[in-house]
Amino acid sequence: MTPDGSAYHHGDLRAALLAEAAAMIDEGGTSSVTMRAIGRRLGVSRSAAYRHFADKSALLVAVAAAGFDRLRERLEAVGAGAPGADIERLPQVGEAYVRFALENPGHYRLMYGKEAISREDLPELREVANALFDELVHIVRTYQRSGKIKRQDPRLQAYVAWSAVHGLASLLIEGQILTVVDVDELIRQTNSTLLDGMRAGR
Amino acid sequence: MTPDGSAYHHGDLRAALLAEAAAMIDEGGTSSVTMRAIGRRLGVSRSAAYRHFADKSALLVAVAAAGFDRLRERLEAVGAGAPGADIERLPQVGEAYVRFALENPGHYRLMYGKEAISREDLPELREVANALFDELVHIVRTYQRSGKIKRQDPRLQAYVAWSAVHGLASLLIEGQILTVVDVDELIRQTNSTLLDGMRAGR
DNA sequence: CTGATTGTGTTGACGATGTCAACATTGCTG
DNA sequence: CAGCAATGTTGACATCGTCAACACAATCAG
Repeated sequence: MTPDGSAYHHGDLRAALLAEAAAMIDEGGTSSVTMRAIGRRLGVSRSAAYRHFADKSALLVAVAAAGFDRLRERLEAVGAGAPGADIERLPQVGEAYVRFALENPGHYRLMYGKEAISREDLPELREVANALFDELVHIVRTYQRSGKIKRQDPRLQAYVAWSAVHGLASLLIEGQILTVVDVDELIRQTNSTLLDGMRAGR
Repeated sequence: MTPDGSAYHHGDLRAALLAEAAAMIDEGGTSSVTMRAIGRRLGVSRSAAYRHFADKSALLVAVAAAGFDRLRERLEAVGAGAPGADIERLPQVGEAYVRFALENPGHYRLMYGKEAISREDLPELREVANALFDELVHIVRTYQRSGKIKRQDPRLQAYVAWSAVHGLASLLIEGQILTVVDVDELIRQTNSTLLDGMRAGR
């Protein structure tokens, strides 16, 4: 890439590849993502992508990693806040998590599906995934200090919370939740049940 | 298949295909599941499977459907019980759910991953998946009547509970949970937090 | 400015895959 | 025993991921 951001032949093919791959998953499912099809849609040849990514797995890992980064930033913005963070913000963190998944199903599926990702590429993903988890732990710790939720192993509690929001996001994305009409209410209900369960005393 | 259960040439190839496909997912991931590889491992030719399944997607759908059935039966056995079911059994239902996923990661991944499943085959899956969900709703209703958990829309509550256990199962299967050592404690913690959140009053 | 070098994209080719059509074989049924 | 349907095999084709060889473009050394 040139210093000013433009590219040699194409206009920043690397970024275009990342965007196109995510878009194609959203549209036609994972199986529709093909090196050749991506090239076709971007007007480049079938193997142009190999100048930017070692192989298909590397491309998908990059998409997934970008997803982890974006999600983490989003949760940071919603959840970190001031030291004496208001307990009311915890459900908002949960909501932000689920909404990210609903808005970026392609990214999200890759992040946790790992279908077409080779074993060798997993360590690279683990790093950004761990950064996201650390952010969750940080948020949990903050709310523990405010005294509004039980003081247990923060990592354990973070996993519990993560399970709840990830499960809901996953079920929604995969089309498993059909009989209930109001998704907003379901998100609210999940997060308030989770928060009740995490509350101190009772 | 002959009336007595044996098959013409092979010994019940259909069942063998189902078992082999699930086993291969457990071993080498989804991408290792190949029509030709299944045939190789079973000692039949590459397209023998097409006498029993329309295509690869149909085979995988059958594997997933069998998974939904087995999981539903297991939850029924644990959770249905007597009319005045003990509230203590709810966490056991949750644990049974997660354990099924851990013991049958291949099945579970297919059930909710839907990676290689074509759009046309989804309605068939939806039926068995709905049967599983109905069982969850039934269990929730039973415990609502016992007065130990809030009386809300049972479907909404069932979705919340489903999200929690599915999320935990999914994170565990996909290798996202690494820093915590004791999986048993995590399962217990998740289910007790969930139950606390579902409890009436507080 | 010119030539070399490196970055970027294309084409040809190979093995592997899903799948269909044509063929072969097996077991049942009249 | 003859015929038929169920089951399995082989040949073939388009598509896929990927690599090597080639072509062009942008930058840099002189």
